[in-house]
Amino acid sequence: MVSDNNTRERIVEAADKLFYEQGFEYTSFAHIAEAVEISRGNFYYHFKTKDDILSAVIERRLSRTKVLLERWEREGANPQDRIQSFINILIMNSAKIKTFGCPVGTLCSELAKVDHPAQPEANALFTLFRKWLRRQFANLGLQRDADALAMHLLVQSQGVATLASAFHDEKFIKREVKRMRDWLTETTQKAGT
Amino acid sequence: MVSDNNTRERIVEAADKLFYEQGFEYTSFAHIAEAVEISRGNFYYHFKTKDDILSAVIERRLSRTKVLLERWEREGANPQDRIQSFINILIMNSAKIKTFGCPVGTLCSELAKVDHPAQPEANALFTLFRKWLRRQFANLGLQRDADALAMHLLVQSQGVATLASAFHDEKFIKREVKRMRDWLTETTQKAGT
DNA sequence: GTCTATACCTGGATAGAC
DNA sequence: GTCTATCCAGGTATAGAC
Repeated sequence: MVSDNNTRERIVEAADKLFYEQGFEYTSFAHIAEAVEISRGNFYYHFKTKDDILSAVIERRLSRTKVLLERWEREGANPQDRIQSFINILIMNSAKIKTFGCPVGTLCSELAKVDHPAQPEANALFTLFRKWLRRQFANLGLQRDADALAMHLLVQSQGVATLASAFHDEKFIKREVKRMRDWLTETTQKAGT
Repeated sequence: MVSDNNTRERIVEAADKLFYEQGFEYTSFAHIAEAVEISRGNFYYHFKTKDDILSAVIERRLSRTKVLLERWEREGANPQDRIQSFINILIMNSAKIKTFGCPVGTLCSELAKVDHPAQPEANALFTLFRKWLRRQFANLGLQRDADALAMHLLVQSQGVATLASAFHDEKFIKREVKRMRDWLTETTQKAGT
């Protein structure tokens, strides 16, 4: 059949979803094979090891994140607006977050525990958001604290995701997001002087 | 031999450590057996299944946490002081946190993903802190927001732990803890009026 | 490129000697 | 109580037919 590496993409897509929803360790080839509806053997034509799939999954997430950040950059009227877009993902994805947590945070946590070689690749996901947020805060006139502010927002979103998934509580996300928005408005006003 | 269920305790202790440092899924009986220096077979005299060990580990953590909270209650001069004790664990345990994350948060995350039956038991750890913090805020005269403030502190600590372990950055913990302390002072002052 | 068959290992768990 | 021996399911990975 004319494969045009479509299967490869389908494998990565399914693995992405399963690694998020079940964790990397827990997810087996059998799980992925079933989702893609291919045999376990076929797998190894596309990937040599499970770690190779992980790398491909992270690659995929990185490139998709870049696209997302570029969209926010284009569509936001100003830095404050753009930072709002970031905060909003907690609401947009609240259903999945309350069940599985944050895809970035939970992956990095899992990899940190087993000291997995793919840690730097996964952390690059955080760095993507960090740098993007930092630039937004800098454009707001807050150059000096830009990085600390960016990290602070990441802290909030990670904490919210962790607790929301522990308690399986979506309303809690809403409440904490409101607090984050207030914090942003406050921070922006200080910058306006 | 006069076993006086010492071995059982040693198993739970070793499992506690390994579940924290490697994750529950990843940790095998072989790992624990090696740490305790007993044979794999002996295990099943003390525990029927791996999930039973998990339950015992959570029990252990719950009772130790209670002791800790009681100590903070006794030793703190006032509610603000006691809440400070909570914030301080991030500093006290920063070395472990930067490597393995928060023992409570990472366990709950892992169990949430696989929808493990022990989730409620593990979440009770969060609830222990939540209720204790809530009482402190209430005693500060902030009855109305006490729960939200307690959750907000949990959010901070979870976020800090997640990012610290992703970036393996201890200094970052120090910076965010300072921010938390400032927040607490600010919040306390508002209550003082 | 995809399949089936299979090798090999490690996981959790059991039986029974001591 | 602790051990050794062993079972069986499931994991990753390979070989080779189609």
